Amino acid sequence: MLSLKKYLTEGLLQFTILLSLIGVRVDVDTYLTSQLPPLREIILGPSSAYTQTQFHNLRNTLDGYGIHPKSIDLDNYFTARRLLSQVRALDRFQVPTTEVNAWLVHRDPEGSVSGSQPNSGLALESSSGLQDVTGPDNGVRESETEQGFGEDLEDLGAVAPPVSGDLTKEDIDLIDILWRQDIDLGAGREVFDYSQRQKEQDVEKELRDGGEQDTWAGEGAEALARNLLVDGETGESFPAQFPADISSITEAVPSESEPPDLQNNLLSPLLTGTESPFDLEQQWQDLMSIMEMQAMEVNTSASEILYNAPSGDPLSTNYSLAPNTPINQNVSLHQASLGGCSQDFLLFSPEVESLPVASSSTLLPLVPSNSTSLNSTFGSTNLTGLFFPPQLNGTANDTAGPELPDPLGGLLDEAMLDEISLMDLAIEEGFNPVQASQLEEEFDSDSGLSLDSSHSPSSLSSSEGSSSSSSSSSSSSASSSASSSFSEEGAVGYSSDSETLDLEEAEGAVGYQPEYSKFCRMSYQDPAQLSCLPYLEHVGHNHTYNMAPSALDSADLPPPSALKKGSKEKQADFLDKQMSRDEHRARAMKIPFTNDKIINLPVEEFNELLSKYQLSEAQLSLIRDIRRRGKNKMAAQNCRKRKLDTILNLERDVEDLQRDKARLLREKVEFLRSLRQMKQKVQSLYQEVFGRLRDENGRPYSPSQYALQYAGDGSVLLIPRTMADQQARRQERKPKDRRK
DNA sequence: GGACATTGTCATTCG
DNA sequence: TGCGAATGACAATGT
Repeated sequence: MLSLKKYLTEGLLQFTILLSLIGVRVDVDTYLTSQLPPLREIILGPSSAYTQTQFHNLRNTLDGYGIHPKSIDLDNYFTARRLLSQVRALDRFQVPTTEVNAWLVHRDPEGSVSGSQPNSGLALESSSGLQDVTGPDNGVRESETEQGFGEDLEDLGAVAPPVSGDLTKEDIDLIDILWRQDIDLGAGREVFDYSQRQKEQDVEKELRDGGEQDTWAGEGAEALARNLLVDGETGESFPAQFPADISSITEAVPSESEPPDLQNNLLSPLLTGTESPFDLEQQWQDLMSIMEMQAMEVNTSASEILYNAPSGDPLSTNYSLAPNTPINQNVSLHQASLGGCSQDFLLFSPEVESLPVASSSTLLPLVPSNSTSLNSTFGSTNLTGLFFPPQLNGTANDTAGPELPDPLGGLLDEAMLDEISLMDLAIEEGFNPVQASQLEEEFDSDSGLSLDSSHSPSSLSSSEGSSSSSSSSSSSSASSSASSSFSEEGAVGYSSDSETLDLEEAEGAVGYQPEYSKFCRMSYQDPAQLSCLPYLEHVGHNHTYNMAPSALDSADLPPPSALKKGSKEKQADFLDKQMSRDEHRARAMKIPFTNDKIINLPVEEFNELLSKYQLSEAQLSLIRDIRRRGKNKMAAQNCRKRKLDTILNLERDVEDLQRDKARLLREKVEFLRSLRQMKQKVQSLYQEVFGRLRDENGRPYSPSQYALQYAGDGSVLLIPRTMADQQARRQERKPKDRRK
């Protein structure tokens, strides 16, 4: 399996490098535009808005434990820094994010610099990318994120490992992890499709002038092809014996089992200058973050995570420590030293993994029977209750212990999970996106009768208002056509007298079309579309009796001269029936102007109009009633439209809120999972750190007499247990006092 | 014929 | 104070 992996990763890297060497830019944009947000995040990293940069972290060195540029004792360095950084990271709540930073390093065999290959290499853009950490004395400039990384490295004078076949193990591991991450995140299958790659490799081989013939591509790929499986979800091909457990991930990181030359190759690119061009810690933490994500992917289900205890191996559990946790320089382990603590401390070595068990005899007293012991040790930040499982307070060395009860289990009861799933179902299945889009379109096409600004009713109201105003201003323009009368005369349609049913007279009478109003209100369709559906014109209600059919049918009406008498009478009867009651009354009272004018004229013009005629009191009263009712009718229509829009908006808001609630619940699950992982991590870290502390005589501290205290300022102190107990009591009192 | 939807109208309030 | 908009309530009408 390892060989397969090696074959594959070497192949990927070499292929990329070869492409870059021949000037073919490996376009990662196809990744980025392939609607694979997680993949995009992998390559680009999350948005810088919420990506913590590590600028302040680049030059951090451990106090009193710096690293010599040429020192190959990286494991000690890593171990010490990892422990401390992780301890400090414990107070940072981190939700696991999909962030993978991968760098491909290559160097021109001749050692030429970037000028020869301006676009060579993978142009990987990373938000947290590889920040230049070398000093100006190295003649190093700030790397630009847009630049190809290989170019950067060359500019940096970074010592890249030999290109072909001699990739550093770190490169291989990075690519391996990245590749696996891509598989998990559903990268395009062509990326992993062996046949696709084989074709590319063939092209590559042709381009290589028949030069060196790598055997990996043939043998290894063939071996791979025999063991390929197809992912059920993504259809991707992946090795059948692909490791699915975390231990496989740990295989990807340096270990002692690797040949020494690989180890050296790992170190060589990192330790060439007086200052490493790559921040070791950042690289390492990136690796850690990658492994976290891998481990997250490995987890099968949330419920399993929430309710099943981890395997117990503190180093193989999914730690969610911030990879960019700033190292506090003023770490002080009072009365303690880390002498030799990391001499033989190799990360991920069996020694470390077995540490909790092997050193259990010395660590057992670390957790006294006193249930408040650990509370006191971390009492200053009140972290114990947060991070330590209850069992830890009462039992000894639960690092490799079996089941840890989840103290937060109450927060994640079955009901909540059921709610999450139900809401997801309701939202993802019950809420048809097509309907949503249609609704959205309706809102967008709405002439506007909603309450909010985006769908303000003012648009339609204003249109109607403007129609009214326009009609008032252009009320004398009696030549407006029936079709345009709607827009010009507004929604109010009180037809004129039946005697004036010709097209010209209809101008004041048409205005309101109940059918259109209905459609407009119900579906907000464009009246032009409605006109395309003539069979719908007379479907629906017509309570108004005020619509002059000429308004609708004027185009279809034959010329008046062509009408026979009988048809005229029929039409008159029909129109008479279509008239509103007010129109009938006005007609009966012989009101000399149209109801439309009565209703829509401004007050001043309306008064002028009244003054022009000698009208009886009954006529004046009727006119005022007509005007009042007409205006109220429009107002009622607007009011109902607004009401309907309000309901629709509320409905949409409810859907949005339900979606947000489901999302928040999912985030809560993630938070709690991260919290649980941190608790487990702090448990193991505490024991690791404490177990490696030595006094002046090189003897370990007694856990019954001393305890580590994690102060609020980030420092870790070794204090006498009595003092820690006192502080823990104070911490316990504070909440009680607050309650009082 | 009853339920329901639509529309018009009245009364009232508010700016 | 008058006007118009807004709105609840009710009635009329159609499906």
